[in-house]
Amino acid sequence: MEKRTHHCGELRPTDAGAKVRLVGWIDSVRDHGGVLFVDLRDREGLTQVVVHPGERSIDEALAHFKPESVLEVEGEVVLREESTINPRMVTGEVEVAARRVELLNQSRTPPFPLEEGKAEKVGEDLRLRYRYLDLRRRRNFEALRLRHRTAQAVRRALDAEGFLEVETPVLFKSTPEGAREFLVPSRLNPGDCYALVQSPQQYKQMLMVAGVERYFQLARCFRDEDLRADRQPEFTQIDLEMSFIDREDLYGLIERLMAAVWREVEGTELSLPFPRLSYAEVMNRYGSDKPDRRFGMELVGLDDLFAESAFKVFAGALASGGTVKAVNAQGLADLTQGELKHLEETAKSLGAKGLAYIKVENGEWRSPILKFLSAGERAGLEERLALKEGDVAFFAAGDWEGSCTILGRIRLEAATLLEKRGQLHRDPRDWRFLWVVDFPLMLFDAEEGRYLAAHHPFTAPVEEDLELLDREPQAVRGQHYDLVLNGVELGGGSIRIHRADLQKKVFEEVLGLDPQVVEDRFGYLLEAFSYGAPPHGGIALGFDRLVALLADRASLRDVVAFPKTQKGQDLMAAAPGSVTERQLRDLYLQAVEA
RNA sequence: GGGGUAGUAGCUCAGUUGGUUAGAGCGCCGGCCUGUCACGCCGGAGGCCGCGGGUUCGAGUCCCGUCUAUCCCGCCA
Repeated sequence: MEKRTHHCGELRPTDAGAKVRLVGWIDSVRDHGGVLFVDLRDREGLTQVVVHPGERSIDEALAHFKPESVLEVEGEVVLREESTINPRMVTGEVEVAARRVELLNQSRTPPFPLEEGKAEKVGEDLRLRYRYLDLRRRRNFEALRLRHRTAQAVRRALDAEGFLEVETPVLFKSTPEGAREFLVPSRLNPGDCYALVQSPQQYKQMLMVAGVERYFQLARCFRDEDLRADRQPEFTQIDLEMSFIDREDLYGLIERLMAAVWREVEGTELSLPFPRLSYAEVMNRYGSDKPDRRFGMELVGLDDLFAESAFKVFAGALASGGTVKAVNAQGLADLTQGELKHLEETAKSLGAKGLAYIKVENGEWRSPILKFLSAGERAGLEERLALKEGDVAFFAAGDWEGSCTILGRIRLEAATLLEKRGQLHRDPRDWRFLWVVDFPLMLFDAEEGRYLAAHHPFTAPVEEDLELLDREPQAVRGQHYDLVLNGVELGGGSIRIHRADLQKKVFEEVLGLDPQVVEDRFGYLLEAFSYGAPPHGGIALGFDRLVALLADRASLRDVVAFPKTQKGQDLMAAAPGSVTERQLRDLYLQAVEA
């Protein structure tokens, strides 16, 4: 094989007459009996190779070459005749007249078509099994390239801000609370296990104690939880930590980082700073802690309107300390029975007893709950929800968080239905960044009967709430922040606790962890804090999610080179797989019945 | 652990009320074709109807179970 002179997306009319050598894959063969065409493809593009009847040895060979075979072509660049120019190809004004071709490797017939438009419809399991073929497709390769460019932009921007890229161990130890972990048995320490890091949280705090001051890493993280379209068992975070900062410093840094990435990768200027909303406000207005603010349809609070209501479902919810809210899906009164049923089931799956609604059709209100509403209540609803012809409003009544969440989901489902009707559009290139702040530090877990850290136990309380820590832990706000973009939680972080006494108090007194467990799991961390830990804080952003948004792809699998299925399998390599008895014995493990 | 959707030719799909020989397009194989770029034309091969059980004279079709993929709930400090 000789070296190529050009790649397949490169030749232009100004190259006419040049002797060139191309290498690539056969994208398609069009054999006309006399003249024969081959589209040769490499990662940069497509070039048409033409073989004229005079070159009999070549066309006889080529006619039998199969698509996806690897080919080397030598020939001359010629201008195409006016009528044969292909305006849809960037190389469409020229072609390479072959003088010599060499088959570098014959391909079997691919198990699925690789052409755009056909490949998308092929079952994903088949495409994952032959991932190396699916990645040959332009669209998928470009996702990998976009990921690379994003990573480079992140590195450049953070380097310019004075950050050091430091690699931290993947083999860590098991930590109480948090995600389920992948365990790795230790051969040298019989019976003991490593755990793969859920995130480098503790290591990066140690780097702050070590005086690194500004650390970042494109960190691989592992969580043995059930998968979703936006969750892979191994994933990548833009993980960073800074010393001597407050929340404002962090917000500014991340805003500059996002602006740099968008400038380089998207070619757009983001408007800074990003808006900030409290957790309470986004829940009240959008029913989600990661709201999509590309459209309105905000939730409306109705507590005062129904406090004295004769409608027991609403009045009862309020009497027991809950809330009544509604959302007006403007223009959706024409929803079908099936769509309505689907919405009801969505609400029920989130804990609702049902889904009350009011439709406005032909100037009339239609609703199963109409008969329970007083004239005053109807007037109040009409005004607050701005109900007009063609609208449908949905209601939720019950505990505050649950009701907000239910309507938040209804809001998103309604948006999808309106989008189908062409009445609403969520532009994937309409970038609505948002900081969500003022999260509660603790949440009470009714099942376990104790408080759990809302984010993680290293989050520092807001200074002025410190005194509430003993009396009213649920009222303490954490110095935690989430970065949200178009309904996707890009990541979160916090200012950390850096004093050993406060950290110990949170572990033992507030979270109620056993002192021995605290010593075993976090002893080294508390010890480190006693040697002059600087005030510090940081954030971790989901790199895969970031790339998926930039690439406008629905699933993380589309922006990961070799993704895992919902059962955590790599269908191409067939991982995980069984191991031998001998391997288990070396690790002091024994298989038990499943 | 739970709910939804899908599984018929290599791929994408159709398959009526349960009815005897399961179809189409693309791909594949063979032939023809000197300007195509989704080339075209002619011919051909190709099926464990996901798997297991049941109902029935008869099952791709109905019932039960199961497997796989996917979306969601739980879970994801």
